[in-house]
Amino acid sequence: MADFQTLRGMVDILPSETWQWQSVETFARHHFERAGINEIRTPLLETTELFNRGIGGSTDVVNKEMYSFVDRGDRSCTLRPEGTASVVRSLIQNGLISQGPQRLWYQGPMFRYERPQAGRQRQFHQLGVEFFGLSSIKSDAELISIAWDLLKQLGLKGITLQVNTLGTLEDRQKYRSQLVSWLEKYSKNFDEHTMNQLKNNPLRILDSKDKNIKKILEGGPMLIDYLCESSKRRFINLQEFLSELDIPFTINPKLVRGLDYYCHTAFEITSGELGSQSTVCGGGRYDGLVQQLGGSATSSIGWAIGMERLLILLANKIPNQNTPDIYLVNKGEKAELEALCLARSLRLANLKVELDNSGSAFSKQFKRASRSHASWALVIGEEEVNKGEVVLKSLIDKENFGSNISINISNIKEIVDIVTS
RNA sequence: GCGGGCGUCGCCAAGUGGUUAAGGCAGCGGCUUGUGGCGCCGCUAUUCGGGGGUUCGAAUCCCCUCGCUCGCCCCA
Repeated sequence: MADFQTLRGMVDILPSETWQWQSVETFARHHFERAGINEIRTPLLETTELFNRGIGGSTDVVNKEMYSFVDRGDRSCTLRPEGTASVVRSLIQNGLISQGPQRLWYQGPMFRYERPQAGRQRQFHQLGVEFFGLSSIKSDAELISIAWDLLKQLGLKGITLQVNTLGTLEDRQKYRSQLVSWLEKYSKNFDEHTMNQLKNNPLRILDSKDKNIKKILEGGPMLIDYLCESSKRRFINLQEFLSELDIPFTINPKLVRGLDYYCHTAFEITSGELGSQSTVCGGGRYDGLVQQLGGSATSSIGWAIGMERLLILLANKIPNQNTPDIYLVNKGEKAELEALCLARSLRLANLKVELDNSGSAFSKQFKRASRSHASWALVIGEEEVNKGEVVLKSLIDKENFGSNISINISNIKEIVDIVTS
């Protein structure tokens, strides 16, 4: 048993998995570049009040999931539980809001003090996109298409886009009172949790997994019937645009966001392969947030992808390209020194070279060369040093184990030519 | 925060109260003082997540604790 281990819910990303992360990150970066979306990096630590106000005091995230502490200057600090609040804070602080529309992406660790389970950790990673200053519903469609195409092009199968509208704040207030009076008729059978939701955040009850509540809701009022004309129009347009983009979607009238500043578009991309945490990407419009955090009223939409969930879905679908071109087999005092220099020269010539520093028997080194999945073994021992050459041997050509190519030791170019041809 | 399952070597895993804790994979060494994916031989857990207790005796029983996992809540 090791003396130390990671804190609960904190996970090491090991060398055998980092290449998958890098592969997704690189792909995403290019994807965003093509869409004119620029990266923003904000601190992991912010004042607690930012999240209290930005996420909302009635949410679980704020009430029981934040990693908060008081620093040496008596400030209450919190490790960010999500990315949006920090991005908005930065936009306001740096005066970017007044510089016209902003298309931004971010990536990095988030922290929530929750009980870990499949697809959920206390430190997890999100990849997110936010658009500011774009009020047209076309932007909602564009934003969704960027998420959808990213996931599809990464090779995800079996994902579903669900969309809904929350209308305006006024739409929702009208609906909310109707929903509450409908639910109150049945509330004598509600448990404590549902009662609290009814009081604080009744729309959340819509996506309850409880069978009885689902049944009660079947006959209940629907938000879509309480939308004003322009809200309805927006939602219909969104559907038209998505169809025009050939992005399949289903309407899920029970898809809600619990926070007050959300409005109009809400969407999720889900997969059946994630256990009970089925959402791999979630987002929507939150036109009220910038103002709520002290900026001027600004249209805002965004989404976030859970990297761990994405990687679960991607498992084994990304080929590992991090195999060496050359495995450098070497033995003998002079030869080992030559090998060290040779490895460096070949690396400077852009080849991936794995240098065997074990000094063990050639048979052992060849065994390792084989397992490294290198295409070539480059051999240098006493004989070669004396002749001033090295021996290049294909590890892929299994039939001709013995076929060796001798090359002058200083002829790096010939080695590179053979290996890259 | 609530409920279920689990925790023996880097990984998989046998063992369910009694002398030295199987086996497989990986690793290392050798057969082969210099040529790979096979084979054979050898080495690799004073110790069973941690602590305490019961017992003549515990990996095996009890308590506590840490962690993992599945579900609820919630969310990416």
